[in-house]
Amino acid sequence: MNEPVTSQAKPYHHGNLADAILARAAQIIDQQGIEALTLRGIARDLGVSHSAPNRHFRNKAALLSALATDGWLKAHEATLQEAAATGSDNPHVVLNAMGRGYLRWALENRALFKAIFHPDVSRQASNELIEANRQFSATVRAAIEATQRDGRHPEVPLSVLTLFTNSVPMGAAVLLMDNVLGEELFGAEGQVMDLESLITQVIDLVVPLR
Amino acid sequence: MNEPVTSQAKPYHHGNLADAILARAAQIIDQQGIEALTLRGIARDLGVSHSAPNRHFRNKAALLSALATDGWLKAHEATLQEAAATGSDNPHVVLNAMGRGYLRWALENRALFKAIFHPDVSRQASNELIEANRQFSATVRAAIEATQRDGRHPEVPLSVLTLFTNSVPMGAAVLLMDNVLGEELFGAEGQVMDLESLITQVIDLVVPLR
DNA sequence: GAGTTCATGTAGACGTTGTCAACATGAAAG
DNA sequence: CTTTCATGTTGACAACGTCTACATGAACTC
Repeated sequence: MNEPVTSQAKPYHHGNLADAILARAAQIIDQQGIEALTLRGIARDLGVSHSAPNRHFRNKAALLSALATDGWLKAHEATLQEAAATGSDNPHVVLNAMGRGYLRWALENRALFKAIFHPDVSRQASNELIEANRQFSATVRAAIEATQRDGRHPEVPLSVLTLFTNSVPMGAAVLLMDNVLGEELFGAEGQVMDLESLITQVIDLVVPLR
Repeated sequence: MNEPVTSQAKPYHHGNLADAILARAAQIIDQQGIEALTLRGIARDLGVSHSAPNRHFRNKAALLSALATDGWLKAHEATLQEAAATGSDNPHVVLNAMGRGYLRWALENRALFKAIFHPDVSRQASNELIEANRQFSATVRAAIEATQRDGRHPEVPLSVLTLFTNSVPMGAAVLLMDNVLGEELFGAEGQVMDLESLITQVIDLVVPLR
């Protein structure tokens, strides 16, 4: 319209709108909370029309689902990487590292973590999401199984041990993220505890190294 | 209007609309998920005008906040009651029972539990909500402290032990509720495990009785 | 008992959102 | 060069949360 032709008019096509939407969505969740996430808001922020996002995501739940799928993949990566970094094949050392990797990842990637456990997501999960979740769970389960063969709670059914082992990093992430425990947690001893130290110690309680 | 005068016309005032709204809200969360909760929908279901709920709750977040507050109170009750039922003053027995009471309560009161951890709630918490949460946390913390004095992980900072102990029932509730672990959990041994037994065993791992 | 008060409910409006259908654009394929 | 088709736009619609002005009637006052 009244744009100077000489200046670079923004192109009709965005280039990589889908990824830009995902990135902006994660940013909004981090900064303003997941409840502040709107498709139209994202579109505004990216300078596209209000219904452009619909070309890339069937609906809002599909966007969250894509974030969650990405989240499971990244969590899987972070978990495996931390395990590999130990250079050990001791099942207890490996699983311990995985727990740390997962918990640290969750605290450093709040948006994706929140997407994973958002009610809209679990209700109608896409096949990709289910598959990503399944792969993560399978990896963790195998590692848990190995610790049990290595002498960890041999008397307990594997399903119970799995639930227990998953609950700690997952629950700790939620409790820390939402600050549910409040002052009950930090400053209890009169001083703020180092986060990395907190992670290490809480994981050591689930998967002791000896 | 065209209502027969003889039949009992519904009264202008509802009687106890606030409680009815809370009850219907919990029902909707249980049956259709928290994302299906709308103020107008509740009003329709209760046969009142679309903005009647606003007389009782400043906004939608306030309704969720009221549910969450109720949730903390009920969770506190359930926890204390299970502890009292043991008739024991052994700190380990007491805390173990509290964990069971909390986890069972969460699984039996999904709506309130989900309200507690809903993002809209934690973001702008009312004073009552914070107080209810604080009281629950204080009770649990005291019980945890007692177990530590009784010899449970004496080398670990209390804040770490608190995080660990809270994480398990809380995380287990989320994982079981959303079925995140999928078939990884149930049917692993080729048979579905009794839920009550699962609860007992997973809590025994956090707070062993000896 | 008549009049007043005020919590409670209603009616209507407004801006925002998610989603759909019809149309526009331009990069890539032929 | 023409056609195709993924990608983006425009306009519309219903539903939602929330606000304001108004209606009702239970409870209190005199």
